[in-house]
Amino acid sequence: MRPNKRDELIRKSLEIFYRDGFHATGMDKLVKETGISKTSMYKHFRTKEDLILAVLRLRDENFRNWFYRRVEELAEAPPARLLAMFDALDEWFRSDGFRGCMFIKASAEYQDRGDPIHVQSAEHKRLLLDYATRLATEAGATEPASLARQLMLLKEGAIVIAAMTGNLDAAEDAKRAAATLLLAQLPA
Amino acid sequence: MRPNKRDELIRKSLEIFYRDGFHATGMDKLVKETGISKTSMYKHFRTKEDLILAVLRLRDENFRNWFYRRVEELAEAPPARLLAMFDALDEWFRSDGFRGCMFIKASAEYQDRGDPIHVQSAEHKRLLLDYATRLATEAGATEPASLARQLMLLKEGAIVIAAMTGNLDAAEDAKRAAATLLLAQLPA
DNA sequence: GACTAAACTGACAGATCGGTACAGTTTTGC
DNA sequence: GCAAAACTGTACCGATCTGTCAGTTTAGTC
Repeated sequence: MRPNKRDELIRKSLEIFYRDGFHATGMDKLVKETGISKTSMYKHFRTKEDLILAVLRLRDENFRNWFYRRVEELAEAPPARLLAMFDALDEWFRSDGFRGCMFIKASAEYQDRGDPIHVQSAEHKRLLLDYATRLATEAGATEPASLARQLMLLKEGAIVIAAMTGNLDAAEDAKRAAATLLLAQLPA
Repeated sequence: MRPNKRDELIRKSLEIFYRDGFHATGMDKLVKETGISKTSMYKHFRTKEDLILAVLRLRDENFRNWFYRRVEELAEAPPARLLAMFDALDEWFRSDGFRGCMFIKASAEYQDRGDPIHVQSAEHKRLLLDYATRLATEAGATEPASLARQLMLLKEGAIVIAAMTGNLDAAEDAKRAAATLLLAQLPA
């Protein structure tokens, strides 16, 4: 089983699911738009759900890799990196094809907290919270976990507002709020 | 055309759409669960979309009425009311059947910003931002619009995190962050 | 009790849903 | 050059999708 076609299917499906949603994307549409036959799809994935889970795994990997790298390029010291998260967010909002957070959308369509798709989406958020907590610890926050959770609230809020209202300056607002929080919760 | 049945249809449909999602709820399920015939439904609403729009109108009315009332019960002075928003949020998260924000979910399923469902969902967020801006102005904030936007980011973030991860303490985190912002951005 | 209008039932379109079966073609490794 | 693996297109399954239609029951009013 050569991984080429399989990876290509996941990559292309990601774009389509991200653009059109999960329930709104049928397997026949995937056949048409990816050019991959339905037989092949069902040889690689037993169900549509399995395909979606693979898509979410790729998305998680791509997004976190990009985000971590970008944050570390934009700033050196941990406190500055906490702020740089919102600069990276800003770049994402203004990039072509921005359509909000795929995991928020996935968990909105598969609401049951026992649903594998929901579980995996929540896991993505947990990993990003862990990252922020690590940064907050390195930055010397008195309560790093609490600070990280607060910053993540700003991040999620900015994503939702940017996607819903089209206000791409949401990251800027979030950054200003984050700066205020850092000023109050980091030792001078 | 007695409005009873129509209102009953909207009310019951709201619960089902909120619980199961929009695409995942077919008209046949609505027939089964509401006990109202399909013919009657299509006499009141030309399409499923029209029904969804009516549901969202009711949800907007109910939610904003409840939220405003609760905030005003919980605190008297405008600065305290800005904080009380997060106490109301906390009550909502812990209430039975909490399933996140219906408008975030609606805009996640109907992503095109031209889609009437998306437009109406965004309008709900705009109205709540207006309310927060009014409170921030009354509280004497130097930049009421900016402060209100920041507080709304915390609110949306808390809703998303509570719904996705089941962490119901999200409102508490948001309140702590909000308190920090108020301390910095309101005149002593 | 007759008349009217609303709300009902149930069957039925036509399309699409996720998923399968089958027969034939291309690609791959050796 | 040959066999195995991976692919393709097409036709199909039963279920479900939104929406329609003819015919019947229900309810209120004179």
